[in-house]
Amino acid sequence: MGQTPPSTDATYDPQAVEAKWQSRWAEGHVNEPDLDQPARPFYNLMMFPYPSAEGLHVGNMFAFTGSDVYGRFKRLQGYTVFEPIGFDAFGIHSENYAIQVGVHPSELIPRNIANFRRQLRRMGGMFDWRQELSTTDPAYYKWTQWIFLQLYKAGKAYRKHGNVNWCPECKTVLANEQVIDGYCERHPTVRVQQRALKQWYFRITDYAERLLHNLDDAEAMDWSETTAGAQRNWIGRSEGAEIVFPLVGREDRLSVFTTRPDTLFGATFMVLAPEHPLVGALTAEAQRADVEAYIRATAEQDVVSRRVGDREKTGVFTGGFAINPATGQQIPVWVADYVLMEYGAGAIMAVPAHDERDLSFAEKFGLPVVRVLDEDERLIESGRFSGEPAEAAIANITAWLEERGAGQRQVQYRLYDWCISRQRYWGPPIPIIYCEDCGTVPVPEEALPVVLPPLDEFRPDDTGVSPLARNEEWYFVPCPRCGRRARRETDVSDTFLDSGWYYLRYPSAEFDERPFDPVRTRTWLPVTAYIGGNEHAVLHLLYARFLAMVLHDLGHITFEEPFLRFRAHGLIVKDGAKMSKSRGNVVIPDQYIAQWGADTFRMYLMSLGPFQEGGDFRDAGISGPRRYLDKVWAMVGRCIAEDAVGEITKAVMVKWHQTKQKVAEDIEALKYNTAIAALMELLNVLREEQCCEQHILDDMVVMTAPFAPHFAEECWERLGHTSSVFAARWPEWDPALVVAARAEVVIQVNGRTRSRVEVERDAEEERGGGGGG
RNA sequence: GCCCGGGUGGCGAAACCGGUAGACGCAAGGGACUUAAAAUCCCUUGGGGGCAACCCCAUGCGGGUUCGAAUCCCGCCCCGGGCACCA
Repeated sequence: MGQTPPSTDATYDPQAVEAKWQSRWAEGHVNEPDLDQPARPFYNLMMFPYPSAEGLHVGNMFAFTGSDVYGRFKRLQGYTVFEPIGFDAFGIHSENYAIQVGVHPSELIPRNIANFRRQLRRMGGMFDWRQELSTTDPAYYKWTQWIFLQLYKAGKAYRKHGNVNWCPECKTVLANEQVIDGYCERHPTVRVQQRALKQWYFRITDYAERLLHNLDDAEAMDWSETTAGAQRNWIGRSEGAEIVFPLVGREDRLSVFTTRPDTLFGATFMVLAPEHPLVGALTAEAQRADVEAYIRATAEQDVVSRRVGDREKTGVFTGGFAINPATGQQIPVWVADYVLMEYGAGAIMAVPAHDERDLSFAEKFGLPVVRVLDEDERLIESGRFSGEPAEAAIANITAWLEERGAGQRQVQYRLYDWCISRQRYWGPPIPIIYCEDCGTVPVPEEALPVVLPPLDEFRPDDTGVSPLARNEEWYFVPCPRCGRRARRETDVSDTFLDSGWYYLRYPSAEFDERPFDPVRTRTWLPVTAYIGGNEHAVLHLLYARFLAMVLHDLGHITFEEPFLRFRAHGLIVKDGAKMSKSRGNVVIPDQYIAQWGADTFRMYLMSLGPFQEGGDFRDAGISGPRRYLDKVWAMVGRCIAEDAVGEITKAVMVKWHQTKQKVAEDIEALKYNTAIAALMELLNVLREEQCCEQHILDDMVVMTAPFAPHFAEECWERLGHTSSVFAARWPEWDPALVVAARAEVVIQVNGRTRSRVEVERDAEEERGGGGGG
């Protein structure tokens, strides 16, 4: 340990204190738990950052501090806390920025990571740096590719055509965020088109029901309701029926999905998605030119605009007819882009009387509208079902269809399969080889990693070829099966695949020969507490759950839900607006840390508002937490310098014990703002009562430690302790003392406060308990 | 349109299993110390009335339940976030 003696200075110098303890923590390895034999393992996880060139911003700092406070608190409760950190450094953000500044990402990223590392150390996080990881490290992405292969072998990865945004000017694929109102961000006059490319997908839809069901399993998942709700929404389960319509003059039939089979008698036309496989066959010669023109026009839109609702309906008649199985009537079959191939059957029965979209379509094209429900939701004009309540009719009509082989109950999900292909450079190459003779061949596991080849010119260009294909030495490879010349897959995988399993890697980061060690994994996982932003409520958190489920089913891990507890932190806003570069209200923590110290800044961020709600950043407030630390510092100074430490009055005693309970409960509930307020209240009582007794100060320092760790270490040492404050235990409180001995009784008349009386609490009565308002 | 949050002093916010509205902090005003300033310490601080004891008003709006509502119920308005032509 260091040689610096404890400071006895009258004034608190955060820069000196923080530098001293940061080096002591590093030298003493105090944040490195025994990963093999932990007494009470507690895996405290925070979402690893994308190392941007701007550095850690206040939003990151808020999130990390909140998680760190919790981890430190758990440590003080006696848990062996593992708090790892790493970098999510692959992906389009890094690549776009590298293109913008003209520096290769392989040069840029290590620089950014070094800066993040510096900032993360400076903020005083309890990170176990031994286990640091970066998704761009071949030793990491080797296993990202391995996971791809496991899914491939299990039949959970497949290749199909999918639409991407295509800029005809750049002649390259654009990410959704590069499409601005249907135009290319680099060519504001060029409309982005959709183009179908063969891409790799993961079958997350196979897991829709389990992903949904586990959300209600409180044993496996204790999650913020906002997050669980967002996932339910995203998975989007709907119950309904598949109904099969015969086609006039054809042998095959047309399937649709509907949630309202009770309105079948009101189905007056059908609509197919432009991509529906039956469109060509159904189209009459007279209509062929119109239909083909319409399909072409649809394809020319970008992927983003196609999905924007509320546009005026467009469509075209195919010339074909279907037969409504309920009425026996012939109804026309149309094509329209408001029906999406990706959902349900890619075709609908249109019931314009009872569906707004169908109605606006029917009105535009003069199609019949037949009401089949009356005011009190009973069926009319529906043959033998007329008079039935709609709810009963859903089941009855479905059963009736089923008897005739014309339909059946069906559950649909809105969830799509996960497209993991990215036609980009800065990511892990998808470990697949295409051979003329053997077809699609996975790279053998022992040949991993497929290292991302160095490419000076890494930006997408107008050749229409993926960047990786330009490196021919890499691109052409002997087929692993037959040895003949074959080609590598040139797409890289989605960043969400990198971040989908990083939590599994941390405890095993030093093992080269396996992705996650079975013993380490059993010891530390699933993650005990995970804190992160709700912007990842659906993508990251859903993908991570899905991958864990697959790995569980394949026997690689013993749990299927990776995060026992998840809490979403709030957002830091400034001047009433979310911080963003474009608004110019981004706050960089460094300047504040330089001026006030990391401890003051941490405490300030945590006092802004409830952690799960966020808060409003205003410079003016920072002096409050600093004054608290200055006063505690001074009080510690008085305690060690003087014999007369004041009397522990009844008021002090009660407040002391109340505070121990309240701060513990508030931190557990992530109500850091009120925990800090309670500490300040205790300080105020001690000052009023002129008390600076050592036991009370010891407790106060321990309770302050999660928020201001360096400060607490220094005070702890000044108070005469020789070990780290984090070797201490959270102070116990006496429940009898938590109930105030004196109480003010409020006299109310008609619910209004009329008078207040102070009464002594009787100890006997106390024991008897009970007592009404 | 649907699903989550949220609306309380000059400001950030507390209180929310119904029972003292505004804890804690910031800012502001007054005072002490100082040649002065900063820092620090003490006092005041939702609005209105009263010499005072006290009284009245006040938690987005309108109703309701209750001895009593910021809190519960019904109907709205506004702000933030997510999803959205999902059949």
